[in-house]
Amino acid sequence: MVFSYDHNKSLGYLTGVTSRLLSNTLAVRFQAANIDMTAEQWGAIIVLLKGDGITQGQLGEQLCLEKSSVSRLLDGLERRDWIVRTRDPKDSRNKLVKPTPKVLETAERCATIARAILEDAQNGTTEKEQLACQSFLLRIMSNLNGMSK
Amino acid sequence: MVFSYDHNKSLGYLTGVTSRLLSNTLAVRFQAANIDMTAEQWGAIIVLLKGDGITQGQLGEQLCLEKSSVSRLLDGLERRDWIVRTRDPKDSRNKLVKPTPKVLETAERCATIARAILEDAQNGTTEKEQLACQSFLLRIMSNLNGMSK
DNA sequence: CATGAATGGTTGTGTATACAACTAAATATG
DNA sequence: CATATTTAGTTGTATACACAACCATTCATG
Repeated sequence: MVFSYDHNKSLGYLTGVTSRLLSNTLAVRFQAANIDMTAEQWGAIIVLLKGDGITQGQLGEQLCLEKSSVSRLLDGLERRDWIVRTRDPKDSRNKLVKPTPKVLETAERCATIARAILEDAQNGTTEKEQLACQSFLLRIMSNLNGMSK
Repeated sequence: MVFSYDHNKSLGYLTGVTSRLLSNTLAVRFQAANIDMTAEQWGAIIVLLKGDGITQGQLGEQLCLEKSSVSRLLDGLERRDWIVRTRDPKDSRNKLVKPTPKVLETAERCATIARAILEDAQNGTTEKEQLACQSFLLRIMSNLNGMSK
């Protein structure tokens, strides 16, 4: 063996799997509730719901996503009529993104589903542990920030 | 506001971003070292390197991946000549996956790069915090396991 | 004010992933 | 033993994401 490494305890593995499990679970529950929205789309909607009419760039900033990823995430949301994009009259390079009325009717149900999943996911953990993990991951994120370019 | 939710502290957001940052950083460093391998491919190689000749199903088990995802991950590794797939003579439904000699020449460098990134990522955190996060995420994973189907 | 640089989005291309439908091979059962 | 069921992988299709190349608009500067 050229190296020893327990992939099961690696941070990349743990965060990747946890993230996927959360996304998949949310997607399944949304589907079951007849809500045609993915977990990632819901993540964007959360940001859009506070701050009415932000640019795609600002959204990407909030979500830590490249502009091309934002563009395509919004394509999906637009196609499903969850958001509208309008040219910013003050700077027509910008597009202002707003949730549609349809979102306002659905967001409460989405939030309830998401909260329930988090509840289940964190079952048996203490708030202290949750906060510790939070700040640990934030530290990692800040340490890695910019290192991939 | 129909609900209150701080997406920046949400577990889904934190794990997703951390996971992506780690993958992207590793990919960039591999490229810089002229190693034509992605972070996810490296994750598979780690598993393959211990346990010579496992099936795709076993690999998927280890990586928490669907069989279709394993299939395509291996397509990429095969195309780059990092692995070979052979029919299992004992049960020809199985394919046995093995790293190529090329991997043996490269794995040590990959591991060094990966360790360096983890080092940087965890800068300023204690081992206690690292272990706490580990077991927290493992708990989440076990709680969510199976919930998406 | 005209041209060059910076900014905001989109599109091309490639990888990662899931689910469903399919194929081939092994196993179980009447 | 023949057929039905289960199991292992592959392929179709869709979303998520990154990077690079591109287009349009705005801004800066001579």
